[in-house]
Amino acid sequence: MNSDIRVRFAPSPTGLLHIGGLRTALYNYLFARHHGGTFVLRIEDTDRARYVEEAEQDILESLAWAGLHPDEGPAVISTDEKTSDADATGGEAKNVSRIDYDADAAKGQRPGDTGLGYKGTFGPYHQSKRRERYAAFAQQLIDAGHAYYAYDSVEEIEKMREQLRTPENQNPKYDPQTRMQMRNSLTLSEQEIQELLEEGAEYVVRLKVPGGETVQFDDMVRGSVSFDTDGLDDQVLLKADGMPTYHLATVVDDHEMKITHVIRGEEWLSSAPKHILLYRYLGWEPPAMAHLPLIMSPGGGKLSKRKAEEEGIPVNVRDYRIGHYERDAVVNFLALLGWSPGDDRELLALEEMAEEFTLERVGKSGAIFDFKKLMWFNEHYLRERSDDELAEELMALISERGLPGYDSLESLSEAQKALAGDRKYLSGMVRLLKERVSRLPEFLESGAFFFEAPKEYNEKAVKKGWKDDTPVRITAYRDRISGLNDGDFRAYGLKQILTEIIEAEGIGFGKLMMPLRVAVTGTGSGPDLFETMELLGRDEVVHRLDAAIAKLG
RNA sequence: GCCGCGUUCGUCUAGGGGUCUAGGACGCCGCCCUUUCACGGCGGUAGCACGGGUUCGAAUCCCGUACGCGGUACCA
Repeated sequence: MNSDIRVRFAPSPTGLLHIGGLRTALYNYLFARHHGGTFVLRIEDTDRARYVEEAEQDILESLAWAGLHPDEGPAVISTDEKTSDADATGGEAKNVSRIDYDADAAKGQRPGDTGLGYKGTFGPYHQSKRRERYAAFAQQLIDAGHAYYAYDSVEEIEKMREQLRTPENQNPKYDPQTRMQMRNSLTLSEQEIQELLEEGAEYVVRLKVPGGETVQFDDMVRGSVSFDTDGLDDQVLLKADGMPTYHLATVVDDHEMKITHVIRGEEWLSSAPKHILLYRYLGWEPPAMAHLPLIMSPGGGKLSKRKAEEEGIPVNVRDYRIGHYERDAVVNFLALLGWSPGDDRELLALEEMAEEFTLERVGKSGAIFDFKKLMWFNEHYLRERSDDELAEELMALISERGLPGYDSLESLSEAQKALAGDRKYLSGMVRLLKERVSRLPEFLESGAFFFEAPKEYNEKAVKKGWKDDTPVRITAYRDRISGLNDGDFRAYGLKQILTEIIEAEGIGFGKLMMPLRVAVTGTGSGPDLFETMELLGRDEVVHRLDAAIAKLG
């Protein structure tokens, strides 16, 4: 299946990729895949002041992590093993033949480019590299009388706003009503303009919005939407620094890149009519538009960095990467935040989602980010993975960060290093802990006792289970198991021995079980104790029992 | 303030005039399983914002109100 459908994800490199941005990217990706179209990545770096050096790299890495590989756009710089096999859509092969290196990018002129290539033939995919185009179209608009030069300083504009501000009009606009009082090419004489130019005065180019018109368009999510042009302002098209604003740049690029469907967040709905006007004045056919509902914070309002942090919700995709969240879980969860396949299915692979995805099934109202549900997805996908695979990832995690309480691999003891490098041991640990952790790093926290004898014992568990006669019984158990051969130190046998002791003593199972658990793991809860002891091994278990008796008396 | 968009269980949603005494999932509660904690299984709790219409019949269509959200920059 193939089609001319082209969509784009066009983030601004003003910060780390936001989780909401990832959802927008995801919906674009799914739409493209569903229709056999093309998914374009474009970097909207027209704001010099807010440019963040590391942002673009983060965007590329985050998309790669999520498995949303653009068909066109700046090339991904580094992909680790996990992300390189992440593309299950088969889009990769198609792209290779299309790689078309952008000359400018190869020179590495801008920070953030680092000499990267681009793939795709509609580049460059950085707006900062397309300045001449915007200027040319701005000029075209001026020539046609749909735009004009404005020389007002920000102070002058602010002054106008203050003077005109009333309770009914709290935010006066630069618009058909006010523009004739301002300093622009509509109000100044030829000579005055000439003088300003000679002085080298700064200017912007503004869109001349018509008065008394209604701009109507059909949004693929919302249906018919209409705005009165009287509510629009004379949007700045070209800024004083020569850079275009979002509005001009996005319209020009979407047209030049042959974007057929603009799928973006609802925060853009209000500016859509300006874009429609621009398409009209430029003589272009506007693309279909779809404005997605916003992702909301549990406390209300758009999920912002601040709000999210207050709620304990990671907001940057990088946080999810670093936190070793399951990417399938994050993607699945995000997909369902505003979209549903129409039936009761909740667990969907990327390919399934692509198959089912349509904009008709996207909801209209904002969706609150439910972190608990995300964790449910995370647990699900975590448990779907094999013990060996998870063990492998844990091994990498440990060599990268050490263990909880230790800040690096170097700070670990030789014994710990040996365990951390033992695939079989790690895999066994994963098997025992898999059902009780939510995220990969938690294996190391919940399973701390697999790397180290307990330094302290959980107070509540001790109080509850460690009685005066406990040491005697633990000792009895210890003596029985210490005599076992390595090959006999197995869960089944260990349980047998315990059963024999409690029967001989005429006590309940838990009477010995609880203190034993405390002695071995330091806690009152956890995975099957006998399996745990088997994995730890005879010497270690005996050692721990001795230590517990010594410490707890 | 103005403009725009929205409103089904606490949350994500199914539902597009009768099949809805509104279905699923997360959460929460209970029971079962069980050496603990979990996993799992079973069951339960809980919702069509409100008011008018239209219609034989409305969660579904229309209008209004309320509430929420977005926009209102030489930011995207």
